[in-house]
Amino acid sequence: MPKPKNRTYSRYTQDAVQLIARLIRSSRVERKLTTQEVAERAGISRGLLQRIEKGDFKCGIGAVFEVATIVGVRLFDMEQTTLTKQIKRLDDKLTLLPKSIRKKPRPVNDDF
Amino acid sequence: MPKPKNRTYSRYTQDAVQLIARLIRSSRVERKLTTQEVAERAGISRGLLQRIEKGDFKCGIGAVFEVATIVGVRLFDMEQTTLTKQIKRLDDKLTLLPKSIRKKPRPVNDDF
DNA sequence: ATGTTTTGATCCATATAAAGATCATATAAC
DNA sequence: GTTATATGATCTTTATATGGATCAAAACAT
Repeated sequence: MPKPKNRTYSRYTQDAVQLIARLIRSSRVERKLTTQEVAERAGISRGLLQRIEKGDFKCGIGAVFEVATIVGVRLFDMEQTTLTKQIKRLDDKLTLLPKSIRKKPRPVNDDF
Repeated sequence: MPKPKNRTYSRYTQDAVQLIARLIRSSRVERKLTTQEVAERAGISRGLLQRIEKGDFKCGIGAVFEVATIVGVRLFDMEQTTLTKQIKRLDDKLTLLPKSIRKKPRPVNDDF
């Protein structure tokens, strides 16, 4: 990782991550679950849960979503079935779309 | 990190992550953006973008959301203002809720 | 007020996420 | 068909995310 990569995030990304963090925490507290308890159920450390509830950008998306699921926060409020269908639908759509993008714009031949 | 932590994810988490991945890829292709292009704009490597579009659970949530934003995928379809308000609302809610959870159930005194 | 538990903040050790380079293949444009 | 470029896969290196332990302060219950 040669370059320390000083990342920046758009305002929208920042807010979205923050919102998830708050949703998780308030949901956890409402359901009276301790950090310890949720961390165990999610299979992560208490420390990581703290970072997630603080809105740390570097936490793995899988861990964040798993915690969200455990405390009852749904990013997509659909039935499991619908969720699966959506995935399938996008897969089909993708088979139609081009497999790669071409950037070289054909030099417009407009002399005729 | 003593234990290699063989993580498991709930079905919902798996599907949610997969859905985001597909949404990102199809949106990118529809908008005719190359992986190179999007990676650069997001400030990440092409390799990471590939993992994101494949639905890798370990990718940082910040990176995933940033890419989503760039290709036009909104996890929360709200105005920026509303987004901020929601965060504020949850903050207020949290100040009311208890600061910590008590698990020790008072030993029910039902002998009377 | 006292006692107990949760939380938040550190610190350390290590597994690993991510960058960067490279190569082969697929695919689009001509 | 040919050519050029985008993609996918792999490898190496390095920064860092995470787990685990510990401690002090906060907050709840009695």
